[in-house]
Amino acid sequence: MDAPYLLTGMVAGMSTPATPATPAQPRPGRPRSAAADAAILRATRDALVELGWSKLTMGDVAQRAGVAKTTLYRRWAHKNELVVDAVAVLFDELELPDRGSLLEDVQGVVLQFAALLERPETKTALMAVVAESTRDAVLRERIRSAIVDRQKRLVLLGRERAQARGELPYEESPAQAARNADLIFDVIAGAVVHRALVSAEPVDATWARNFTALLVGGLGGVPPSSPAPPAAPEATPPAPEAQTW
Amino acid sequence: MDAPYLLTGMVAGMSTPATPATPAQPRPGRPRSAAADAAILRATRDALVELGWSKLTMGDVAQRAGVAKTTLYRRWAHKNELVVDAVAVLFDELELPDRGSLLEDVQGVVLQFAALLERPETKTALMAVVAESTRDAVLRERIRSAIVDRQKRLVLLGRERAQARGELPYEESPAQAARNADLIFDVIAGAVVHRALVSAEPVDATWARNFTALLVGGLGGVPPSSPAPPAAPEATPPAPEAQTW
DNA sequence: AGCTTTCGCTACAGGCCGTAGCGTAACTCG
DNA sequence: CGAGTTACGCTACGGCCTGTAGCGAAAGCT
Repeated sequence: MDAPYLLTGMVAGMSTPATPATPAQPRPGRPRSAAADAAILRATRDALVELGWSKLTMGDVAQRAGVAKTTLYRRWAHKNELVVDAVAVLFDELELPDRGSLLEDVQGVVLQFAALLERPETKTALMAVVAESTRDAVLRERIRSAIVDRQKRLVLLGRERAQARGELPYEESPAQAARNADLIFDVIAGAVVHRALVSAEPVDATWARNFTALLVGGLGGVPPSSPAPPAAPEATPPAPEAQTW
Repeated sequence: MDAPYLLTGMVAGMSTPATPATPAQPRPGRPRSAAADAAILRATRDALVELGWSKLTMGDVAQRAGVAKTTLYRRWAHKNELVVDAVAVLFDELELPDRGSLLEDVQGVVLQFAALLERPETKTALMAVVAESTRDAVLRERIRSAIVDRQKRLVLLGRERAQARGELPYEESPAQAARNADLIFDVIAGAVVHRALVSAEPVDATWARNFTALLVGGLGGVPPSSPAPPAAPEATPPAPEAQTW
């Protein structure tokens, strides 16, 4: 008699306890403590920083949050779901300021995403929950809605801007547009994740510039830019040669 | 008095027990059973298929391999190192047949890598060990030498071929070449991994075609190819329009 | 033979998971 | 205000997994 509500509570507004999706239809009984939610999620992030994914335990999180272990289990059935929600809010920080050109917008989003991946919480948690999700459809959907979609909106926004600027052609059909956006998203996010976590090398401004040049210009048009002067926070040169776009 | 040898045995030829790096310098005492090595690695893969990463236990693997648990711990100190070695051999299957053009070579490697990622062993194990490696430098190096380098050689080979064909320019310096290869590797592998595991959508021939077109032609030159007739195993059209390369 | 190392087996301490049961606290409705 | 309902903290527990220790036996070497 507990499961259905448990599910509702988790899927709906758990990721942002302050603003639940349903404006709290008054149910009988003592309401759940929103303060406990916040404390638990914060404690989870702290534990991730200190211990990493594999050594994080539910009992430890409960203790950090000043909450009974049973309270924790009333909200999250498993460690991986808890971690997804704890990390998801960090992805709200992602923004896409209009820097004037497609090239610079892509660079901006790459560096922002890289900065997010540099944080120890996300670094240790993201791949771990993705690995779990390969065997757990519910978790997979949770990741999609809580994390992936928050990133993807940046791609959609960037494409719209570029199309408005005339840098990219408009797609013929909405399905076509969705397919393209998905592809670009996988390429950008995948490259950054792979560089940062698998190759385990820094995603710095130089790499972001090279990657962006490759993405926009393609394999043939990539100008092997010189190592780039480290001191030069000016806007990057607006693309060396003439491109098709 | 056990650790140094343990380390040597693990780092050196553990991934390919049949052909150890050092041709078995005869040490006193009973030699380690190569059959046990093979049985353990095979049992690990089987357990990954059936249980996945998180539910795989050392005791279970030992039982499947018909080996005492202590024997297992004599070779591998931790579960993640065992899994890296067990999965690494699968990456030896990767090849790069010369299909005549850069475009088709890239498509080939994408589909091959995707097929590897579709296997339940790799799907559940790869991201898990990468996640662990963010907090374990030894494991990170093990992944690099056992898995990443085996993939990267395909990129190096593909670039050489394309340069010989005149499809790609030669780099000015070896450092430049290495940087470019690393970048391309992260883009290809990252995109495939992200599509398959994070977006959790199929990496089929259509996606491979679209991705390759994007990689080679760049964002501006991507021709939004029609959904592609499912029945048509012929060679893909040799690039729709003229490109800079 | 003697030496050395591995192997299989059993046993064990320690830790974590996830649940049950209890009394208490908080909130709603009549 | 009292009854009903739900959340909370606490304790305790069974079960599983980890990683190690100690033994006798096996398998190589000189």
